[in-house]
Amino acid sequence: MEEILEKLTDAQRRAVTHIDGPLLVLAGPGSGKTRVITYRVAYLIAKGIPPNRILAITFTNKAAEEMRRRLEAMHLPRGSTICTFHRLAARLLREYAERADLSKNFTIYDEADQLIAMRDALKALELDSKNFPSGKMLTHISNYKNDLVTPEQLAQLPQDFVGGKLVEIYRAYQKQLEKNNALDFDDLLMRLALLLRDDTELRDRLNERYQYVLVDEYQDTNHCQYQIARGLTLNHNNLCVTGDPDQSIYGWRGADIGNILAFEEDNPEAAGVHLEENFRSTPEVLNLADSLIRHNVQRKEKQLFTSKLSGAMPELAEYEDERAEAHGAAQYIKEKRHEGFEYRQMALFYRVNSLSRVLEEALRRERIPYQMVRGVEFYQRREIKDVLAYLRVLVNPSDRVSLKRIINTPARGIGNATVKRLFDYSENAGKDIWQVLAEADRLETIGAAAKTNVKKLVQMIHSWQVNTDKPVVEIMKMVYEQSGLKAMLAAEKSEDPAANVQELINSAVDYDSRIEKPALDDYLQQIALVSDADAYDEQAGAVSLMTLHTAKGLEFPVVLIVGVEEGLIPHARSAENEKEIEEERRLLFVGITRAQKKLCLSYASNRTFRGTRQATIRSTFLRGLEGLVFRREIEYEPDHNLNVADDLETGLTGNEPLSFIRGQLVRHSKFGLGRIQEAIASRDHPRVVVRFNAGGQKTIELKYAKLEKLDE
DNA sequence: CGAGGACACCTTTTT
DNA sequence: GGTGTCCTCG
Ligand SMILES: Nc1ncnc2c1ncn2[C@@H]1O[C@H](COP(=O)(O)OP(=O)(O)OP(=O)(O)O)[C@@H](O)[C@H]1O
Repeated sequence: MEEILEKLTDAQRRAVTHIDGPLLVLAGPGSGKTRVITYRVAYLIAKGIPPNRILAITFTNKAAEEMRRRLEAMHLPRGSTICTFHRLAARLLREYAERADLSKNFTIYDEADQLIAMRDALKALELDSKNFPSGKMLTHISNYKNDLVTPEQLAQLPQDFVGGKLVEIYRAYQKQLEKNNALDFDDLLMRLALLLRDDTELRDRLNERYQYVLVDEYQDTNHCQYQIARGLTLNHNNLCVTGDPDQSIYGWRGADIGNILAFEEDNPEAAGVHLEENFRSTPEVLNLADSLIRHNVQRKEKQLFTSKLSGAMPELAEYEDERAEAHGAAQYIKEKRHEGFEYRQMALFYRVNSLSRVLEEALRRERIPYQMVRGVEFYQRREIKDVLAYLRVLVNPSDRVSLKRIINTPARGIGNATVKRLFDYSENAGKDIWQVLAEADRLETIGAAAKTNVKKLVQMIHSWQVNTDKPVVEIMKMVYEQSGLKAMLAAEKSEDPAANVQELINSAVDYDSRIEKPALDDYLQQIALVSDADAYDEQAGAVSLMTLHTAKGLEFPVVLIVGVEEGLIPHARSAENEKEIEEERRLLFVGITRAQKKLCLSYASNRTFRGTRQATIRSTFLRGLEGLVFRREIEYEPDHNLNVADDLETGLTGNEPLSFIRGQLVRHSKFGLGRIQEAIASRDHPRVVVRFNAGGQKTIELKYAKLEKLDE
């Protein structure tokens, strides 16, 4: 117990030792909020509270894992529930499926599945996907769900034409999910919140089970999540939340700083603790961060000091374009490596994922090891989704989205026309799709070959279904091999897909050994809820690349933030109003405050975006930043106007690009006079970028276009 | 039936 | 640069 409290400041200790009643910890970055949550759990256990009566909610699975690891290091008994809101919801909804009016084997739909379900819903309503784009519809519905608005409630509200349609779409979409025995991410939260609201007996029981509830990163909870936290603690009010309003970056998915106000209103007796010492960053980094966040009008000022020693000034670097920026980032990393930092201590952040590509290329070129912190991406790959779709069908035969995916993957002679006929028939006759498949023999519209193929598939699936209580790996391997997927991937040109499936199989081995009661349905639900940050491996010995959003909660001695430009941060699509811009500013704030020692921001004067190169403007956020110094002259390669494309592995054989130097006056047959901006040597596509006098900048393929060099 | 090509459309951030 | 959709051809 002493040991626990020893490592805390007075303020932290006050928060940790506060046992009963609501507690609100509001504090700036690096002040130890997460530590308070972890130590508070430890303290409660040390005080004799049974571990399984404690529930701690984290923002990512990775954070949960980390917290569990720390508690274990303190040699405390295990058994506390530490997970994300989504994981908790999935678990409780499974446990209390009947009361929630669900079947236990529900599938959790990811974004791609949701899109398909939405398209099906729109088709059923005979709505044109042009006027009602699926993605946008899903965003609206997601917002409603996060606010706990059901289709019925929505219908009560006065609606214009589009609004009225939205009610219908919301209903139809839910009907699709229901038919598939599926829940989307928001459903998980909403169903649990509603269950806690309506089923008072269960609520009491869960209040009993979770005597103490703690929520980290509270500033990014949405209404629905708050209702869950509140519902779980209604009887005892032992709810402790920590957060930083300046780090709220998920407003776009319903997170509401208003929840902090709600917490105070709902718990007027709540104790409040402020933590004012930052244990992470140098004063230089903190000053910079403060000079940025000060510009937000809608905010309460907070004190934050550090006793860390003064360090290097944060730097700002300007580059000609994104390639130069990526190269500069690689140089910066090498420089820090020389100064003695390890690769794993460095991170590169960007606003949008698309910026990572050029960075990866540069790092590869410089042989710098890196890891992409993007856990979800893996599970979105075609070959992975294929394998998982088979497993999903085994667990939840109603999942037609998955069934449609696998019915002819690999191709087994059940073509699109057949599939459509089968599903249409099931729809129109009101018969279960499996019944239709079983009776396909008798359907006149189905070709003879297709009939046998359907029969074979159904038999195969049945043969697997009796085996679903085996370890997950075994089922996975069996399905992968017997379905023909393995053969299909083996025949492909690229070996990556097969290797990816192998990785999936390995992760299943890991799952089977890690979990007490491994089960296929549980495995699938776990996988559906991975977060991007989960891919972060602190031991990897590699530089970490991730979005600013993913960086939340992490810390690195060396941090680089690239693309600090108008349109990127603040993002063009988040610049509608001051509120959005303030969130963008917070996002940059989060990025900056991840840095412990060294920080470098950069921007490129030109950036190629969807194929066209455009001049950029540096971010307005850079204005009024204090204590940022220009990075000293960037060492360009001697031939800095020569970029090397990927396909060029050996020496330069192409004659053309090299003969063009920057600033050379040229004439193009169609676009007229212009000047070379950049020359790109490449085996297959030697090209130059020309800024034409008539306006505009174009990339000219030297293979196809004749450029005439002119003397001045 | 199915493979492959042409074309449009969208890519901000994520559980 | 990816993906869904429509078309053609074998
Ligand atoms: N009392 C303390 N003594 C020494 N180090 C501490 C103390 N409290 C926190 N730290 C360290 O400070 C760093 C930041 O702590 P933590 O991640 O808990 O802060 P946070 O407030 O959750 O940060 P953020 O909100 O920026 O994610 C961690 O490395 C942590 O170990």
